[in-house]
Amino acid sequence: MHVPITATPPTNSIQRWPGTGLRGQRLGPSDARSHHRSLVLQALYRVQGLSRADLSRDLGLSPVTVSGVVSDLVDDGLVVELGTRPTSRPGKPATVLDVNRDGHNIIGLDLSGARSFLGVLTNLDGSVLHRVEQDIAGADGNEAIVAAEMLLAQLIMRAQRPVIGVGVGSPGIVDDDGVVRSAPNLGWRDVPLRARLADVSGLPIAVANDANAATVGEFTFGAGQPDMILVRIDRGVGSGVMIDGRIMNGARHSAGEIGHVVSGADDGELCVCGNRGCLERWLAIPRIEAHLAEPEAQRDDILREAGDRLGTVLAPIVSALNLSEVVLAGPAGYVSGPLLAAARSALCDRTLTDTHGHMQFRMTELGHDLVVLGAVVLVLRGRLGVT
Amino acid sequence: MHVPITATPPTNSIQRWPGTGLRGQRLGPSDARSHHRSLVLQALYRVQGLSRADLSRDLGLSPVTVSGVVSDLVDDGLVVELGTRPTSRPGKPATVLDVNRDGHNIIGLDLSGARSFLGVLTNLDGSVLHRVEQDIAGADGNEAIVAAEMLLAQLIMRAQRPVIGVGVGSPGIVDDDGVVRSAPNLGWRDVPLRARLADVSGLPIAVANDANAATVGEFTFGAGQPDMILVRIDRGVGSGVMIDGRIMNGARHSAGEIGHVVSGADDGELCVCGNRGCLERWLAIPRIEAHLAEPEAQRDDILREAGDRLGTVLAPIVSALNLSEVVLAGPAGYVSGPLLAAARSALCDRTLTDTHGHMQFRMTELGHDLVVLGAVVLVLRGRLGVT
DNA sequence: TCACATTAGTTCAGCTCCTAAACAAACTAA
DNA sequence: TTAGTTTGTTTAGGAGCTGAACTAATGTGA
Repeated sequence: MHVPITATPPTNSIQRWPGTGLRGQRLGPSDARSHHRSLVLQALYRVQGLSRADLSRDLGLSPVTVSGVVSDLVDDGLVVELGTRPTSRPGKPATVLDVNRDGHNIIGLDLSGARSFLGVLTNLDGSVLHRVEQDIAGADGNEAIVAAEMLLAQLIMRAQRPVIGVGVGSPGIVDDDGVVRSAPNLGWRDVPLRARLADVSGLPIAVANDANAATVGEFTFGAGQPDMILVRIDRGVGSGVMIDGRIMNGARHSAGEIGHVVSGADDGELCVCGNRGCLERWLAIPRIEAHLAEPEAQRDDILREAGDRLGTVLAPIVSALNLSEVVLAGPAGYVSGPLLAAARSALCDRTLTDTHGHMQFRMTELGHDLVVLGAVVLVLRGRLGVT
Repeated sequence: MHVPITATPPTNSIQRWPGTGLRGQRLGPSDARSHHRSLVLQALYRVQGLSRADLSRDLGLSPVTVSGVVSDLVDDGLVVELGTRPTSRPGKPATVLDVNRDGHNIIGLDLSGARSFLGVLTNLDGSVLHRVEQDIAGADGNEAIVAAEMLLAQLIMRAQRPVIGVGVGSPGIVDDDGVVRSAPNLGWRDVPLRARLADVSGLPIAVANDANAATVGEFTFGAGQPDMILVRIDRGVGSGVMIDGRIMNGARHSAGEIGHVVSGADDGELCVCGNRGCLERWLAIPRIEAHLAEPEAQRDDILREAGDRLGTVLAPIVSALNLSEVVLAGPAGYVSGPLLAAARSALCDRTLTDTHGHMQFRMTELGHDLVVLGAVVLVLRGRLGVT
């Protein structure tokens, strides 16, 4: 099941510096090779109809290097030749290459659902071949872990091709070792999710926070730009911050946690966190629904108020990082109308034109599959270096 | 004057992808070498009294690689042997190495002063050997460029050792090519500062925004942590955002520009940018002084109000990026007392304990030399890979 | 005192991967 | 048919890494 794929980004052993926090990262000849593998795969993945000569020109690699790398990739079953390209110009016709999109499978899991876990089996393209939704009503703690393991087992059985890895979007705070440090909704503390899933499957596992997974998903399969923030509005409010194509994790793995930032000066409702006026008190879907259920509730006013609070919180972030895009994800019925418009408006009112002039502010188009597709992208990134 | 130093971080030719924004970055054997040079220099720079064997163990490089790299560095005059280390254990005593701190000079320029440019000549340690302050009262446009060129010329003449590079902290927006896109205070638009200074000096030039230079300065010569924001409070308000030791530049080179984020809900004073309630209207030193000059002004209230506004703007940024440190730089008389306390307090009130619990919030200890020392660090980073 | 263990650092053979240049293959156009 | 163009491979040479053997310098203990 587990094929040897060495095209990981150049990450060798990482040593800690005694006392200081310095890291040393060795770089050998084989790191160059795997880096070049990633470049080639990335290029073939994003642009159709490239030949070895195209790759050589566009990547700046020598023809012989490209030939060698492509040869390795073909041997590994990751790249296929599609035949010669018809041409009107003189010269030998080029052999068109492509990622062998159906030659391997990827599994993605979304553990962020309130009532169920979602899992998909895809090809390298992210095309969904099979989908499983597993009810987890009320399950938490170890039950929830077992549910995830069973979901994974079901998907592995459906795989017709070698599975190159499993990506997981989990709620809560996830560290670099794939340990879920804290996920209150599932009753998880320090759950070694990567290790557990690796043990039962023998496959490479990549775990990330659900909002971060959604962000890489939007970047790769949506229209996402490399400097963006994606805000998930759901039971809670979370976000993923991407800068120059890289997800920010933060000093303590809590980057993106903006749900409990206090928005505005008026005190507002008391939040479970103990503060008053947290963003979630206006923006989380259960809160919006509660407000809308009040007698004489003005739907648009409530949604606008929520959007305004969001825009107010986003303004400093977008300014400080000079982001080029804000993407919202959540139930379109609530999020995409007055809420989004008010958020955009508040953000623009509170920042320089220079900051928001070239900025996009939009909904995701990936819908419910955003996180699970993001989980698939985690595998593409980690195993193939493709983003 | 210009010595060949090849220990730049692995950055070869960078190709653009046609259409898409993908980059390809070739990696050759010599990139590995220069990467290892940087690792070794970095280690020797930060930790005193290391031997080749220590480097090999701590960096995970083989002894022969370390010996080769060190040999190159000694040949280049960047590293010296200090003699054998007295030891009580058996075995051949180790030869202690050190960066040849007095063997080369670095020049740093700070062009952010309201009335003068500041320049320093330092050794590799950042110890200031010579300092020049040049009055620029009223100069702008080309005059200001010429003033910077003359300042540089004076410092070059004072150098007793080869100058490995010149770092510049400039106000305004600086792009990756060292072009100052826009610096209103100096009347600059699209000034190719790196090219101009390189032409007159023949030296490698590194240009960065002043707040960004200050941030790397704080990181290397202050107690700065790798995930921090540094806020400069001066004529205006600017900041530098560092994540995992890297400065964020933003999609359009404007990261850190938080001076014109609107803080709070009450409209506040009209700002030059056209909005009401910009952070600068409370926090910039001229505004603070104007408020303090009002009859019956309550000094502490005014400073607290300013700090409160700052904390309000910082809260979303610190949460979204999970930063571990906020550093303020500016006139201590105004910034270090109630203002800082109020900012810290507002930030903590508006974020989760999880976010601010492990966070530092403090003044810089580098005083007026912060930017100019940061400019020196730009050279250490760019030329030696030392951070 | 002298063999022995220990630690530091170098030399040497072999490997991977890169580059540059020559070469082979396949096509168009005159 | 021949020249020119473009694609892709082969070959020779070089840089840099690794592992093993080796030299060097010191303390330990019989």
